[in-house]
Amino acid sequence: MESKDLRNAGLKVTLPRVKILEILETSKARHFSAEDVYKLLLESGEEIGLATVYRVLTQFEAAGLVTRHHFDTGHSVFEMNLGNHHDHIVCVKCGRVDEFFDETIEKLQHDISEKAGYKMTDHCLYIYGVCEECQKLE
Amino acid sequence: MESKDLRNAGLKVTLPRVKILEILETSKARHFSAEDVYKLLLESGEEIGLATVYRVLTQFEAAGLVTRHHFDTGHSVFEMNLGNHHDHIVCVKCGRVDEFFDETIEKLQHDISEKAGYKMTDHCLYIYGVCEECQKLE
DNA sequence: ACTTAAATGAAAAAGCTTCTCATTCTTATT
DNA sequence: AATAAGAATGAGAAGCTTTTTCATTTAAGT
Repeated sequence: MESKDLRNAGLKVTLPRVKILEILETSKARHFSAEDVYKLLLESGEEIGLATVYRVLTQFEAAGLVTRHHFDTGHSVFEMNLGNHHDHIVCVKCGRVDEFFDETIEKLQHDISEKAGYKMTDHCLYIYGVCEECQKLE
Repeated sequence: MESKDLRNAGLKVTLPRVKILEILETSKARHFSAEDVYKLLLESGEEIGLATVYRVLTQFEAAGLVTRHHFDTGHSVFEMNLGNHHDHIVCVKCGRVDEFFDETIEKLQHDISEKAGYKMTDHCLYIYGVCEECQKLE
């Protein structure tokens, strides 16, 4: 029922938007560059322009459907909002992204906030490194 | 004694590198885009090409003299490394920034990287919240 | 000073992303 | 269903930041 999501977001139900939402929801990957989405669309037989992909992803971000990440890879990466919090570990060589969740770190952040007099609302943690594959290539 | 720093980094002591290091060390600001550095150089009467600024900043990063941040502004921001690693806690109301360092979080990040097969090179942690002052105003 | 390898500047090129504008499509209304 | 009005799209141009190229200049050791 993607069209519902689109309507709720105040967006007209157009083929590009439906298809892009479909890609984001059904692909195994979780993180997509605009280029990734564009290529997946081509693979599935949809001739949707790259400019439209950028436009739609930006609209989805504004509508809260996706989150845009600024990893150290030089380009934006988009991720569907599924509600389950997690942090990211990013390969600085190939751009691969893995997710992790650490209870202790989460708790420590609250402790730190409290000690600093802050009421914590959010956080953002990226670990950067070289992934297994890229280490082999060195 | 900037020339010492450059030599230690394995870099020839050239006028552009000395001047750029000077800018980074003596300006009040803490974060600089390449363009910022370029303009400050012009203001101080140095005609140094933008390409050189980029090259030098990249070399400084490789040498560990500066850190490159990727904010959501669309361009890189550079910051002098003052040796003391710390993370940031940012007030979402007034923009106040405090620094903190937590040994346990640092260690956990290494553990997580290892478990994920990554060789960790860096990390980036921001906590967002409402600071003491701003809580009073609510 | 001299030599050699490295650094620089200017301009071109390279990525990623946004903008322009003519055409097409969605949606609300007959 | 047909229509009208406005929004969305596609293709290419343009915009920005950053990197590369290459001829020229400069630093550092002999």
